[in-house]
Amino acid sequence: MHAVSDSVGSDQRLPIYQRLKDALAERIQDGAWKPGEAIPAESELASEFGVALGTMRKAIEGLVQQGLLERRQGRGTYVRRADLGNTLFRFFRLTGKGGKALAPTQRLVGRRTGPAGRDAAQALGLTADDPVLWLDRLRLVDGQPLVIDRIAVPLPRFAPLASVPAEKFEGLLYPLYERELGVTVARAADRISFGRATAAVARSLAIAAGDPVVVIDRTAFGLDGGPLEWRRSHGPADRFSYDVDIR
Amino acid sequence: MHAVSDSVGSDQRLPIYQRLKDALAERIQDGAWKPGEAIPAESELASEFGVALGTMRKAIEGLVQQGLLERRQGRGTYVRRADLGNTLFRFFRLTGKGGKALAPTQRLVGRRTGPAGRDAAQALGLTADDPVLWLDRLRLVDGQPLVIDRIAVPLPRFAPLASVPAEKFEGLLYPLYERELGVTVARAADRISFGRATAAVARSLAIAAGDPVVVIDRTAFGLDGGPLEWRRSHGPADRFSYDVDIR
DNA sequence: TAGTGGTCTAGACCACCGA
DNA sequence: CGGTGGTCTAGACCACTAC
Repeated sequence: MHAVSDSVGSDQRLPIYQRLKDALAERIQDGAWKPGEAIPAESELASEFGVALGTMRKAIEGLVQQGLLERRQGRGTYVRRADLGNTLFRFFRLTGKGGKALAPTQRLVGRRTGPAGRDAAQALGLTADDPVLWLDRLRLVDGQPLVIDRIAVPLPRFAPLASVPAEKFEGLLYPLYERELGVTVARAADRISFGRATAAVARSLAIAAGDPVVVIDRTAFGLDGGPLEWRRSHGPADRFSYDVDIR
Repeated sequence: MHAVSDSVGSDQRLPIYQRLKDALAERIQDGAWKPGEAIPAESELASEFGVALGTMRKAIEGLVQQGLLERRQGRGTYVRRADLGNTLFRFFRLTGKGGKALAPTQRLVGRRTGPAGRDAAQALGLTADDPVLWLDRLRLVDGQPLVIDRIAVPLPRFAPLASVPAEKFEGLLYPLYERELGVTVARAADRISFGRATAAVARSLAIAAGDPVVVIDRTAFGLDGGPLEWRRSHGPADRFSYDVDIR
């Protein structure tokens, strides 16, 4: 049993449940509790930290709210497996003719190392000269190109990806990061704007240069809140659609 | 004192705090508690409903989470004044040259009654022939047209707006609904897509017909969850920018 | 100083789940 | 059946706000 007051890094003036949240979150970030796994029972944690059950519940409740944990009635509390879903379904109209099933696929069409450049550097907290691994990925629906991604990941850390066989990129990318590097994406920030297709983008998407395209800039963050990946995605503007619910 | 079990419309099998939430929400919808006003103290409500303080707190907590209430430490709990903000700032880049202050204004440029038509009817739960009040509103920034809104509100209910002087539309619309009709907008759902400017839209926005535009369809809902207003907004695509945070 | 919401405790019983 | 989270109670003290 180690009382909460033992926690070193925490400000003693903070409420106990806040310090508990920090302590629990730390165990997830450290990998002591892995995504998909169950954490100890509330009662066990409460006595371990020397607090009342209700206080521990409030701490866990907060982490559930933040999306780090997931409760399952009668079974336990689990570390949430980040599932940021598929950008395709999030941002594009994917209604097949007559409600046919759609088959989204993705293919690695380019991979090289180089300097980060201004945008990626700013998002990743690097300087423009720092080396990153650039991935070009094409996403298709029903065999038609729909989105072209240009992805930057910082190089010391993501170096193993440079030698991963291209076929392994045919699934989703974030699970790949987790399998190959043990890196977990917890959050992402997207910025949607609008532009015209450059020659290169037009070639990838099989449209004409200058055609309207939607531009989605995304920065993905890890469990510790630090940036992991930056990407700029282009897709045909006329197939774009996004729903927002306000308050 | 009236016990929770007295509540008629609620399913007795539901947890007490859920039924409390319903009961409190009803008071807001009925106008017994008005936006901006403080509700009775937690302790008072707890004894009124014959439940423990913690249970009442959990109910209130839920309504705060849903955005219906707002707690202010040491002062009280207040009915939240819906502030859906300004679409201009939500969806458009509004950076003045050299960080100059921007002056968004809005002007009513059209008002007539007519049939709802397919889109508005579907959003408002009407049939296409039902009469609605159509409002055309132009929003400008620094004197430049930025967004043109075409707004539909159901006619029996919003009839008084037909005779409100045009100058009164120079402020925000939702507060106007509240002042003139006692109607509160609690929530809105937006759908963003891209298209090309029609001749009419192009004329309003001082751009060329066929130029790329962003199309924002919005349905606004009242405190009871029913649809109140439907609008379709157009703005120049190249000035559009929207940020999304995922998980 | 009085009243509000914010935190915390220590218990109780219930509903759900898997073995 | 035993263990888990879900609900509920009845207190206590603290921190903030207004007067």
